[in-house]
Amino acid sequence: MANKSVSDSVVNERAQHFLKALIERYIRDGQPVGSRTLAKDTGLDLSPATIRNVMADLEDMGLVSSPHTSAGRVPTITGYRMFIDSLLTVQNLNNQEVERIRKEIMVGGEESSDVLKSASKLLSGVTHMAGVVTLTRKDKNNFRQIEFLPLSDRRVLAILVTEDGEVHNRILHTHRDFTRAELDQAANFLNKSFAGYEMELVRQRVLQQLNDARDHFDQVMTQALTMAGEMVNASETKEDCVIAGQTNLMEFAELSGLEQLRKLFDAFTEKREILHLLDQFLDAEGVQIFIGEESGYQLLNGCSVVTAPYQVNEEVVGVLGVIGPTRMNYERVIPVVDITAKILGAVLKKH
Amino acid sequence: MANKSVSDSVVNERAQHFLKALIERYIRDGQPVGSRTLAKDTGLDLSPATIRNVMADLEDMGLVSSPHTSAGRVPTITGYRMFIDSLLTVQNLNNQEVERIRKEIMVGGEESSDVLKSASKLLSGVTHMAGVVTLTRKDKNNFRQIEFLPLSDRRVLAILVTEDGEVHNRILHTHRDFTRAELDQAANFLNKSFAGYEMELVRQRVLQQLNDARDHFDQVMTQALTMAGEMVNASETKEDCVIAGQTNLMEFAELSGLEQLRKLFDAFTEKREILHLLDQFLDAEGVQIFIGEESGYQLLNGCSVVTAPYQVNEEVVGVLGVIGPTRMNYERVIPVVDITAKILGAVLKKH
DNA sequence: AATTGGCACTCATTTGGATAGAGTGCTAAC
DNA sequence: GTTAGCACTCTATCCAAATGAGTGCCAATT
Repeated sequence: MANKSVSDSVVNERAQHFLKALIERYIRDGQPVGSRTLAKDTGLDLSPATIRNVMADLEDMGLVSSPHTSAGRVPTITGYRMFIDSLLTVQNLNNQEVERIRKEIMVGGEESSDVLKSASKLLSGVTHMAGVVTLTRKDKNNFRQIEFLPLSDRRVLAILVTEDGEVHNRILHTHRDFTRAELDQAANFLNKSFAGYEMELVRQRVLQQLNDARDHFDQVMTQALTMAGEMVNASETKEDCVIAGQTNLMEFAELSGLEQLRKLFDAFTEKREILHLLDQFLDAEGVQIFIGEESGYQLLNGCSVVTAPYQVNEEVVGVLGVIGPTRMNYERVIPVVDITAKILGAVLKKH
Repeated sequence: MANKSVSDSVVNERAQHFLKALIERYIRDGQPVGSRTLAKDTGLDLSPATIRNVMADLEDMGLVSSPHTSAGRVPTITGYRMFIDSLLTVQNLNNQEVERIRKEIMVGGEESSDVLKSASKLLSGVTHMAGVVTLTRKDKNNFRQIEFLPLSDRRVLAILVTEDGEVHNRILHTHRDFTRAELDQAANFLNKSFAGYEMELVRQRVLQQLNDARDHFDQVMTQALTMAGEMVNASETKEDCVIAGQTNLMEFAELSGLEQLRKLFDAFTEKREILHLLDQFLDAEGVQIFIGEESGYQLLNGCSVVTAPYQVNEEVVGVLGVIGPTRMNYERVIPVVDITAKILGAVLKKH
């Protein structure tokens, strides 16, 4: 028994080597790989027959499977998982490549939204897959200023500016017309009271003041508070997500046919599903990889997602990554995602 | 000779009938239609042989062609053109459908950008193709108000509001820091001077004042004018275009294979090409149809574009339409595009 | 005990030919 | 002018055989 366990682990070590070779090969060619090819591929000088034995073991362990009797083997999900978790050899990018990424990310100005777009395009360009960058509305966002502009017909345009320079605007419907002066007064009041405060705090205060002391203020102030409340709430909901290069996925029509691809595309335009998915990786540290089937979203079957959160001033503000076929070149994609996250963080910090 | 010409035109009348039947059939099934099917399809009681003769004539005229000897006939581009120009019988939508469109377009609020999005989604939904709506920045847009907010580090956030409630914001880099008071002063000046003026006029005036009397104003004013100039220019460039339902095109994989489709998708995300194309139809009146191959853009091969400009207060402000395979159901698509344009115009006017 | 060569077997893919079917063009008859 | 009939041309389909990649297992080898 002890003996068997020892021999097992020995076998496993070599078996893992084969598993690695097999997956690397499969990633390159996309076709089931047989014992003969594998024999040539790996450095060890073994005959196909030996390999077949090992492969049978691997199949028993559920790491590979064969589509049919006389095809080679194909990695299973668990096979991929093991490959990714323990036997991946990531090649680090050389300085030249890092520099190129840095440059690419800077083109198109340093507006934060532009940078995100560049990053997304970059990811899709370099990896030939779909690049995604999300920016979580950081809750530590501070209130800077609010302005109201009267429109016709009892509508007021409210403009809310936060400390990071984001501008939100929204048309509010009021129950009576306000003059410019009234609105200015209201805005002044709000600006004096709340400038510099954290957004969440502002909301709480506004609600509190509304409830506590509805009578202490005149009608204009009440209205102003109501509007401010609406604004603050609304500005919370918006979430940003930039995606580039979906069409790259077309090359991999393997993704179980057109219908599957179509659904994925629809998800891309809807974005929300993707966002929800990526949110899970916000807390994680470093590059995370996950394989479509593991997610429950069966629309990602055949896909993998490689993500990394990026941070500005020690704080995670978003996550970025690529979505592509499970059969993707992880050894290359991983460092790219990793570096891009770091560079993106650095660029945003400078700003 | 005269005889022949008369007989020609007689033949042509009937031939056109056949052409129409053929194209309608081809649009339904997507397959070359032969003489037998056509014989049954058309009301006239003629034998396939007769039809074959007519078809031969049509082929001579370049209106149809056969993919190979023993396939039926398929309409050519010129065939489509004739069909569209002269022998189309558009079915008008019944009131119920019109009402549904009106409702659909109103969901999601009456913000103009929301309405455009709804319209685009609607078009794609009803026609099962890609819906496009563009909004040309109307030059008659009037200046309402400008505000400047100081950011850190010699940057100023400028907010420009136009009479129609559009808000543009932009970060400007200045050569020194300005205080809040200075900026307010500048904004006040600009607002007093230009409120209500047409945008183009504002730009001219700004430039003029800058040149004419650089010395009459203090430095703040000069700076303000410069910034205003930048803003006005910038706000011109932005153009809006909403597209929905590209994935519907996937059903028509006929579009000469995947590569073609992929290019089309890329064009959709780039949007600019599409915009440029649609701009051509701004001046036209009513529903315009044009067939991919006619455009010069060979990326639209196999596609047709059905567009209609829509107008608010007698003035054309944008164009909308659908893009789909040349083999589309024009008799249904045309009235949908037509009505949608009218409704969209009406909805925007109300607002 | 691990490795290997050999062999039978399986199964997907390819190949080639035969066939059916759809459709045309032409000609002669109506 | 219209039609029926016929020969002809393609394409698509089907089937059977050949191909070939690959496995699994067993017996021989190291």
